[in-house]
Amino acid sequence: MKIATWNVNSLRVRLPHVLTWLDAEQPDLLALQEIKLPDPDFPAAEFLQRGYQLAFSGQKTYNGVAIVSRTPLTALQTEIPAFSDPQRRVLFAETGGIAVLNLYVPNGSEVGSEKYFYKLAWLKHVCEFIRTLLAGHPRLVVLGDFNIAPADADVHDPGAWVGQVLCSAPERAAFASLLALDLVDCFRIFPQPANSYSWWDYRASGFQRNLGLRIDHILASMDLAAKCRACRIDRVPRTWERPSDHTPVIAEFGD
DNA sequence: ATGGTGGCGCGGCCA
Repeated sequence: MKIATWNVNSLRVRLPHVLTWLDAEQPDLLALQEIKLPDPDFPAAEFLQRGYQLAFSGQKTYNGVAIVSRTPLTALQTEIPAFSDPQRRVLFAETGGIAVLNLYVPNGSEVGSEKYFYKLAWLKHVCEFIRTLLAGHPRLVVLGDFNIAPADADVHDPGAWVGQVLCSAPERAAFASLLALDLVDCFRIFPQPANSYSWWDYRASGFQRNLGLRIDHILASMDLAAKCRACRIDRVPRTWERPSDHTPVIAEFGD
């Protein structure tokens, strides 16, 4: 089973990229973030034509998440229990014998800002949600744009990023508390090229200079992590014309 | 270089 995550920064703009990439990579499941369109505008036909099924929780202008899957998507949830949030950042589904939680973690803007504290509160509630999900779903994947670089190895210039949003100690502690639920960062199961990143700022030629961060992740429960056969970042879509600032992360699971 | 680019939508917010 081949599973991927991609923050597309507007599905309307990126639809040709997403379809080209699906046709080339043929994943069983793709989790999308920042689709930035309301549910009635979701471009469903192009996915259905390709034999994919859909679930989405959209929002006009900002946020919005979706799951594209070869197998039927059931038991959908779009809310974090006991955490009221109008922002569409969460999509849970069961499919193909596993459970999937697609997350678009708040960016946090700037350490100490209102958005930063919203991010930390959001992560705390999501952590409790995942704890509950794991109790009922031993085969769980949590994936998406976490907006956290877990370690200095995930940062092009750790010195410049010390204490900055996406890298601050409270954010990294929140990420560690997710792993402490017994989730595994699939990317780090395997040896990886140095300077592997999933996001590059549009500004200052960030991609051309590989000034990136690894902030998009695929976390697997212990049962699933034991079946993980590969995990990689696909930089190719970031080289295409008018790209998203993120590129896909892919994990493959065996029997 | 307190800049820079991109999406949304048409001024300013968000990333």
